[in-house]
Amino acid sequence: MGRPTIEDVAARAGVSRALVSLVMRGSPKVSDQRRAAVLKAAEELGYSPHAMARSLASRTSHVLGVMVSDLHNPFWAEVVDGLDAYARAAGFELVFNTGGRRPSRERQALTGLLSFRPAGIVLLGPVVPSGAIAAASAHTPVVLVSRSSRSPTVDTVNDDGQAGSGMAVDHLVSLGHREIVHIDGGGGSQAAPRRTGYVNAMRRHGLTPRVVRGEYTEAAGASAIRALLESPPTAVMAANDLNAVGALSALAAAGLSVPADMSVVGYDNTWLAALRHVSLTTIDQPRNEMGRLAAQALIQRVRGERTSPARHLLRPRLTVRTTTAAPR
Amino acid sequence: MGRPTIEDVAARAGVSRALVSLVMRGSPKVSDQRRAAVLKAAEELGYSPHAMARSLASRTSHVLGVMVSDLHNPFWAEVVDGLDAYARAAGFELVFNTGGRRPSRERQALTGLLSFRPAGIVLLGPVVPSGAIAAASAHTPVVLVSRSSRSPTVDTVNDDGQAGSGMAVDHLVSLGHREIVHIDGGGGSQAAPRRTGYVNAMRRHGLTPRVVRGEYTEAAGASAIRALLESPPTAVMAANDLNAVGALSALAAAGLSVPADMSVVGYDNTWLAALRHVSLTTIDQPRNEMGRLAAQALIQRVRGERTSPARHLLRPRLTVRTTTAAPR
DNA sequence: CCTTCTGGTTAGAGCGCTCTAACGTATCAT
DNA sequence: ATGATACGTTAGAGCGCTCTAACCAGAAGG
Repeated sequence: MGRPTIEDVAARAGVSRALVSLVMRGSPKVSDQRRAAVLKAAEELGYSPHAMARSLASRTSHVLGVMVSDLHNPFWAEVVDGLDAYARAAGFELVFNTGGRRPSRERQALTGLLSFRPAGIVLLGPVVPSGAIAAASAHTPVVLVSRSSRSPTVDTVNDDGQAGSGMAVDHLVSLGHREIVHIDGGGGSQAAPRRTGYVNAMRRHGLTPRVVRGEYTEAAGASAIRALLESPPTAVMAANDLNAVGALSALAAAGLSVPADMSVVGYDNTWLAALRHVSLTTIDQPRNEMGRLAAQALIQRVRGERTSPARHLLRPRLTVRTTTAAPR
Repeated sequence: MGRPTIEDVAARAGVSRALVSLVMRGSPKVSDQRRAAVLKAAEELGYSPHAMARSLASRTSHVLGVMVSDLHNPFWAEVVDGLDAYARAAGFELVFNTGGRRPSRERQALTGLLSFRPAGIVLLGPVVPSGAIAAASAHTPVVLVSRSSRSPTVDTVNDDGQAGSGMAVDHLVSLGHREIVHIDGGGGSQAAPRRTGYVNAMRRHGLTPRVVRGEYTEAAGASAIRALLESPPTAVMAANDLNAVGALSALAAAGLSVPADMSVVGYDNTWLAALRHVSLTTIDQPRNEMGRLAAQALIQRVRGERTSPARHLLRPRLTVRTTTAAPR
């Protein structure tokens, strides 16, 4: 153990510490001869620079911290793809963390990330209190995905959840449904706008909204359906795809067929919804694009190219598959 | 911006830097009065210790680096749960990274993690060349999950892939199948033992093995099925659940019904397989347990409690659902 | 011949923290 | 009084690196 340091490399190559530092950072002001010697010594010793010491000394960081609220939800994996591609191209590295959708754990995860003094932080669907986010943003640029903020120091990337829910309701109504229940995302990120959008759309159509408390998980979708079985509606609009898939399972278990007995709409359009055996009608969020925009917003802040808050609101799209049809 | 340092806190509390350090580390040898003053000052300034400076000075780290080969595969999320719980309880923090199942990117991810000088590293299903792993293990304890190693400095946690494949084949044969194709995991981690197990089991039953080259993705499963449609077998054993789900989709698209026209077996038993609309017969790996064992092995090494390599080989279990039945 | 550059190189300070060893100051036995 | 014993506290060095400013050829200009 005991990794080689810059000093070891310098000694072996017969040059100064500073010269090794220049070579490692790819400076042009080093003679080819010395550069070769340094690289050779580094190779032989298996040396790679100590990122912490480096950022400590340089007072800068090329690390972006990312907190993923739920590793189990494929939605985030797809957002991360966009994030990763953009950040990598801009010369930043990503470091992840997870809070498991629990405020206390997310708070820990957040301080964990901050303790690395990253150049900036991305929070993917956080449920942590906004006070903690504001505190973090006082010291480091912060971008929120799937969560809104009023703070001028925080950037946000969201889809228009109200509009998305509206699309789902409009679709169901156009098929002839009048009893449409919303299984909501509880305290989850973006659950509120989706709920509001649902309620507004129902009222607009002169229908009575009916919301069942849920969560962004499969289990919550299933138990919501079980609770509804006494007086089943003709359609449900789930909080997200994961939730909808849980609902589908519970419906199948109860012997109800979809869409004949009940129509189901999801939200997110993850690969899960696209599976032929699920084939879920859902609201598409441009996941890759969201990741990309988040990385972009953060890096702009980091570089000081922008100080006003970015508020990306993306337009969702209805994706019709086979879980929706006219009611019997 | 510009976060407060220990010096700022010390000045504000009217004590020395060292005392603040002691308070932050929860040392008992600090008077209650000073402790209160320091905590108050820290609170007011929004101070939290600089993890990098800390580990630089203390020459220790409480960070474990984790490289996840594929964020899209729910299997890893479930392994991470076990990992996270154990590591957290032992006072370690996890930092993630991903290599997207591509050797070059994984290599970058690995050096990225190493540059933080973590106490140890966990590689979840890596496809990076073993030379790179050996090099890393010269400086830092390394644990491999779903990949084997002969290096005495590397610990491993695996399920018995050969046995698992054997169970799948035995199950299909017992149902009366004789033409069983294996869609393999290509160069993916643990693809080789699963393939070997399949081939051996087929031979044992006096049957002819037939392997289609694949990958641990949905897309690969689908395209393998399309390639098989000319002369379809009565059953396929997929590389993993993701792969099997792709196969199911392609079969449905081709108008073949499962299990009537073809039986399908997956591998992993992720929540995906358990979905009622998928209901995949599969080989269960104890995912949580694997994460737990990986964390345990790593932490034992870190603490110097063990220097001999740990080689956990877990017993998989057949989980029968509805995608397998007797052939027509 | 001396000055002025210029490109390559290096010494030394310092980033935010921990750790060692030493330093009071109060407490207790002698 | 005198030392011994503890407890709480702190100065100072140093972790691995970067950065500034200075340095030292050798080439070019007067």
